[in-house]
Amino acid sequence: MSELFSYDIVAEDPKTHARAGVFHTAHGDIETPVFMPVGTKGTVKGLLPQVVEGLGAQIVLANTYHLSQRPGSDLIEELGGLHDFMQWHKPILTDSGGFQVFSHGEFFKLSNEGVRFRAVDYDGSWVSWTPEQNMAIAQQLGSDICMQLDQCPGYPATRGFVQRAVELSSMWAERCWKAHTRPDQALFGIVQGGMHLDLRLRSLRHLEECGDFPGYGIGGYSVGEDHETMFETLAPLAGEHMPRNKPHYLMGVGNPTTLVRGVACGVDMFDCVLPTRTARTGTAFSSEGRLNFRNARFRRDDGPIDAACTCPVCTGGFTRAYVHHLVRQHEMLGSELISMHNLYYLIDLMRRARASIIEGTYSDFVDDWMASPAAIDY
RNA sequence: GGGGAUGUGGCACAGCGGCAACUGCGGCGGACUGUAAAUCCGCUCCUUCGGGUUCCUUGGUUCGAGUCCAAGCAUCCCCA
Repeated sequence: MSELFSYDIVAEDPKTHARAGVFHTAHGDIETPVFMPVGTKGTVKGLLPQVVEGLGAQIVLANTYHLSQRPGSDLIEELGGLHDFMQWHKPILTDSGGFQVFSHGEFFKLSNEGVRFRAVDYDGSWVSWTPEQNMAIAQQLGSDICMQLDQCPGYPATRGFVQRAVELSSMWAERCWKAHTRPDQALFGIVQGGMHLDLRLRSLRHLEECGDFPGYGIGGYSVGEDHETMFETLAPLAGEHMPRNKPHYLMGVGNPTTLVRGVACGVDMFDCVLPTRTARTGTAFSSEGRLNFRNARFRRDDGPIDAACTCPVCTGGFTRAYVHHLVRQHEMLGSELISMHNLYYLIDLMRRARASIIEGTYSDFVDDWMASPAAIDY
């Protein structure tokens, strides 16, 4: 029942592909569907770990690439691993850094061995990675879930380019699978294939052939395509073709409406920088849609960020006028309060989705959501 | 009373003969999706979009003046 890295399906919605489950890791169980806050450099920006936990976060992300640059995986290993280093004792998922490499445009070179790229966000020096080296770093960090090294094509991209990315990612998946030995860490494969269902299925097939991955990432979405384009292939992929007994992790997504719809497609895990990044620039999710707290209309607004929200900020007496003031004055607390609110918003959304799936009423949940003002902006 | 300095768009500060006028702040709005992001991008004199009216004021020099000259007004500093 609670074997490490097993995924137990608790309930399935009768009318959609939504599932509620539990994924077991060395640092505790993860109840799905779940939203995972992003803490790239070993911190969810601006928030203490206990605050993140208090918001209901079950797992956070960190990034292999960034942490290998600074402060270095050797150092983190020496200091007892990433959990101790960042004082987060629940599960951690590390992304490989493949996304970073390929989102840096012209600053990378592929070879049979691996990838060579410039650490443009640090000192600009060239870094070489093989899938084996990438796994070695992830294992030093000691995350509970690590992602294979993959190639994430952008959008638009030619079919040929996407196909080559699938082939390379498949090859790397196999090498990652063979190189990965840490027993208390789960390695997830990543399905690529852009907006082509046949390539997606081919990618999935390759992964299933090369190893028994305990979970699957779905990469290469939310890279510039519109939402409907994504759902055209995501829905059949996650809903019908991906193995039922493994978690389906839609990487880098996203906004509240996409989460609600993604769950209906059979997605179990999400991560996104959107709640924390937009928070730092003054934008809050709300039941009224997105709110930009730099706007003058909040100057005298003595209500909470979202009257329908039960987060510590909205129930803590902090007014829109105060948040507006903090944001305008570039006070750190403004970023922090909205980050808390936004993270809670998505975490709680998934918690409510889960309850609804267990009740067997998720299709109503989706309908209600889509009819609400909260769905408008996305 | 004597000497020196300065007056530019909401504020601060550029500009040294071709200017609707640099830059910063402020103001208004937008973006943000496996974080190169407490960041980035617009707009910010009036306009019937042709143009119009500007750089303390008034004269003057010049094809042309925010920029040069004169006077006035105002402000600041130093010495009495």
